[in-house]
Parts: sequence; structure tokens; C-alpha cells
Amino acid sequence: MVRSVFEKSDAIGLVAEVFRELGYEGASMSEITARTKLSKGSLYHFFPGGKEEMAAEIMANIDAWFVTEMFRPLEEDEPRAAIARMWETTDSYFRSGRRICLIGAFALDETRDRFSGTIRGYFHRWIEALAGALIKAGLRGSEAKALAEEAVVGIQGALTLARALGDDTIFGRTLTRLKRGLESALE
Amino acid sequence: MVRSVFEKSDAIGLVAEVFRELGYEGASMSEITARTKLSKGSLYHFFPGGKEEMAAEIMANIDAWFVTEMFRPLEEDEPRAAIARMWETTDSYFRSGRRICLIGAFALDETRDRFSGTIRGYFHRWIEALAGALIKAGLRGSEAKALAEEAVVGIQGALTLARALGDDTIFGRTLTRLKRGLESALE
DNA sequence: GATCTTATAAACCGATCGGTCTATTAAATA
DNA sequence: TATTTAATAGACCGATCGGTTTATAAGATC
Repeated sequence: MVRSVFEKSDAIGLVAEVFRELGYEGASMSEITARTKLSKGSLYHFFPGGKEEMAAEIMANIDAWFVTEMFRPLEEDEPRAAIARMWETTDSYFRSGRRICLIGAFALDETRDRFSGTIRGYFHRWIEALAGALIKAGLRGSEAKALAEEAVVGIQGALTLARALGDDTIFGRTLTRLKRGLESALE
Repeated sequence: MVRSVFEKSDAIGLVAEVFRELGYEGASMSEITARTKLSKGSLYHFFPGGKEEMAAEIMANIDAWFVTEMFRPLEEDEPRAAIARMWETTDSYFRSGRRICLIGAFALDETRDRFSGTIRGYFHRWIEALAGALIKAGLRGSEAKALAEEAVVGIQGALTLARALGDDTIFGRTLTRLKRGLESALE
């Protein structure tokens, strides 16, 4: 069989999973072909720019997903409902802490230099969108900004510790704590 | 010149910096030799086991440093003073957020599988040591554990966001917030 | 049905990978 | 002073790296 009706969007998802497991440098082309079952021919057909283009498209994909599912709702919808949905979206996207944040992982080593704009933009927009929703819900700007930052910091930290400790419960516990923190500030 | 009076402890520090910048997979032997100015001869003399041994010794070194400077003081010294010192030690070790946590970074990709014991031990002891100090300072066990976990989660998250946003202020701001959280619980 | 495009497979490429080995020399020991 | 050990430099090795190319065949278009 020479043609398996893979679409580029399928490829993005499959390759993303490999980057998530191995990191940018750890994900060699041979590991990517082995784990995705996509040949080099297919991969370079979809991503002529190689690994760098794969990573860039994956990040753009993730970013677009968050914009649609989380940032724009926070910016445009009724703030309390959007915030409530944010916690659910976060828990399900990160599979209760069993899935890491690829954009956060890329930020830690020199991979960051290749994608600094996307990385900065993702976290900046998350914090700004949440802070904006908190302001619409009645908080002062300074308090909203601090709480939004605290939430995103907590999510990232909990993802790191969930992996580091092999603990399936810390992520959910952290989300619950952060959610209560916001709710008590909004009372 | 053929002998430069390098000691193994010097080598550990130099190589650690390369792993911190490039990650485990990104730190190739040629990059390590280029950045440390240590030849392959020297590196394999100090670390016959190659990259894996380098990383293992670096992590053991970091762990030992934290045990001496932070965990044991939390476990043995007067708790409030030890906690106060913990914040200072954390800020100076991570250079106000400009330096990442290598052990946290290793936790995120498959590098974790090589060193899972050390990684888990490091974070577990940090949380346990801090929780123990909080209990000695008068908190209930459950509250102490939750606050200790919150502190270590926040530190890791702030390190990620400091790098991701290129923001030199978020780490200090987070430490201050976490510190106040503990203090108000101890009042 | 002929042609063209899209997708796949895999042989192949030079460069770099992690690691070994030999040579050399400074310091320690006898 | 002779000998051994610790440390360094770098040539060298097979394997793997990211990437290119050629071949082939399944849809799509005409």
C-alpha cells in the first residue's frame, strides 16, 4: 500500500505527540517515523521545512486551539461562565496532568530561541485573557492581573510536578485550589 | 599546555550549565566540549559513562546542594527561620528566575525515565521538608502539606513562565506572593 | 482511458552523533 | 632521578542524524 489517506492535520497531531514525549531535540526523524508510522516521504511532503516546520505548525495549531476554546471565550463571553469553562478545558486538555504543555517545555531550553514569539504570545494572551475576564467580573486591574498570573503559573508548575512525581492527583488538586482562589476573590 | 588543573567538581559545574541551556538531548558532546573548553579526553576521564553519567552526577550534585542548603535546615533548624532562608536561597539559586531548574526540565521529556528516582526524590523531599517545618511552626498536617505543595508548584511554574515570557520580574513577584501566603497561614 | 497531482516508501547523502583510543605531558611517588 | 598516575588533546570509529532524491502508485481531472 502506498497511499493511506493521511491528511496534514492528522500528521500534526501524531508528530505533536512525539515532540511531547521526547522534546524537540530528542525527537529524531527516525523516532518520529517509527512512532507515527509516517514515512520520511510523507513527513517531508507535509513539512518541507523538516523538524523546525513541524514544531512551528504544531505550536500554531495548539495556539489556535487555545484561542478558540479558551482565550476568545474569556475575552468575549460572560466572564464567570468563561472562567468556569477554562478550568474544565484545562483539565481535559492536559489530561488531568498526564499530558505536558509542549509550549512550556519548549520554553525551557534553547528550543525557545527558535519559537520565542509564539511561546511568549501564548502565555501572554492566556494571562491577559483571564485578567480581562476577571476585570469584567468586577475585580480591580492590579488584582486581576496578579490572580491571572498566579493561575497560569500554578497550572504550569503543577504540570511539571505531576510528571516529576508521577503523581496523578496533584494537577487536579492544584486546579481546584486555584479555582477557589479566583472564586473567593470574586465574591 | 596539556594539563589545566581542572577538578571533577569544576567539570560538573561547567557541564551542568550546558545541560541547563540545551537540555539533555540538545547537549551534544561537541557542544559540551565547545562550551566548557574541556576536551573529550577530559570529559571521559571524569565521566567514563559519558553523557548519562554526567547528568547523573550533576543531578546528585544539585540534590546534595539542596539537601545541605535547604532541606536539612527545614528539617532540623528553627522552622520560621529556615523557611525565611528558603525564600532567599531559592531566589539566589535560580538567579531571580533567569536560571531554570534542571531537575524540573529533565522531568518533562523522556529524560525523566533515566533519572526518575532522583527527580521524584528531589521534589518529594522539598515538599516534605517544607511541610514538616510548617507543622513544627504550628500548622495542621493537611494544611502544611497543601501549602508546601503550593509553594513548590509555584516556584516551578514561575521558572517556566519567567523563561517563556522573558520576564525578569515574575519570579520575584511569585516568591513574594507565596511567602506571604505561608506567613498569613502561620499568624 | 490518459494525464496529472498527491501521497507514500525507502535508498541514499554528507554531517554529526556518542564514544574509544593513542599520544603526550604535568604532577605525584618512589 | 626514575617511575607511575592523572589529566589533556584530538584523531578516529561505526551509528545515527536531518534531509534529499527517485520510484511508485492511488485519486483527481480531463
